[in-house]
Amino acid sequence: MDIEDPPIEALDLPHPARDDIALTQVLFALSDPVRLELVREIAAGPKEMAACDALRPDIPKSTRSHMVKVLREAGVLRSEPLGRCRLLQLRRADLEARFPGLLDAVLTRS
Amino acid sequence: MDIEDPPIEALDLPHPARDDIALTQVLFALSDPVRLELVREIAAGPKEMAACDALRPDIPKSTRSHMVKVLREAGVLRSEPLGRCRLLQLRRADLEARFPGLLDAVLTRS
DNA sequence: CATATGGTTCAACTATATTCGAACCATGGA
DNA sequence: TCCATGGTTCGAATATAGTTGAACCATATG
Repeated sequence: MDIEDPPIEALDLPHPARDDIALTQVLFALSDPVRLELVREIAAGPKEMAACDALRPDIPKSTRSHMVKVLREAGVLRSEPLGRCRLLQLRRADLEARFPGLLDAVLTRS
Repeated sequence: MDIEDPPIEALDLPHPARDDIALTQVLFALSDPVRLELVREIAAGPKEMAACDALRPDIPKSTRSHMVKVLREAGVLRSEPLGRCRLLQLRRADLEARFPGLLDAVLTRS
């Protein structure tokens, strides 16, 4: 029996460091209604991307992947491999540290 | 909510009513660095548009007019005729009533 | 291994936003 | 009334963003 190589982190997608999160980019990422809805869902708790499929089955996976990319690159979400899935998490602490109160203001439903 | 903005009278340019201010539109309007800078300037106190000319003389007036339009239509600013000028004011009370804490979070420099 | 699953990336297209000169409009003052 | 000033609007070019199928990639499972 060969010893297996450690897992390749091939699908480790880039996330901005906390201090590199830019306000205008965050605002832009949240300025799309569908992306904002996605963020609200994830704010309720970490979600597998596949779970978001069920919520909006009308959106093709390539489109959804692009939406998540915009949010990830803005520093709003973290997207980590989890088995065959991806776990989406809101970067609450980072956003709160960088822009105190912003997330609450945006996520509060009125 | 005790603080009331002065009523919007028959201005020649349309402003959304408080309840019609949409979060995503506000976020979008603020997501441009130059527009955000303009908002920060106006947040310090009402400004004549001409005064903004001095701050960024590189920007043509048609471009600046368009920037103000985006902010006005989003409900971020009020733009009132004042003699031959226009007075730009942040719609603080309306924004605070609609999205509490948002403005503070966005305008706080970090 | 083969295959199904979950997701990314590519490429091409459509759609929306931005830019800015020029024309235009309104006001205040001489 | 004429003119200068401050600003809007138009129009056309450019730039950026969104959408999507198809191809591709990694992993889990049989």
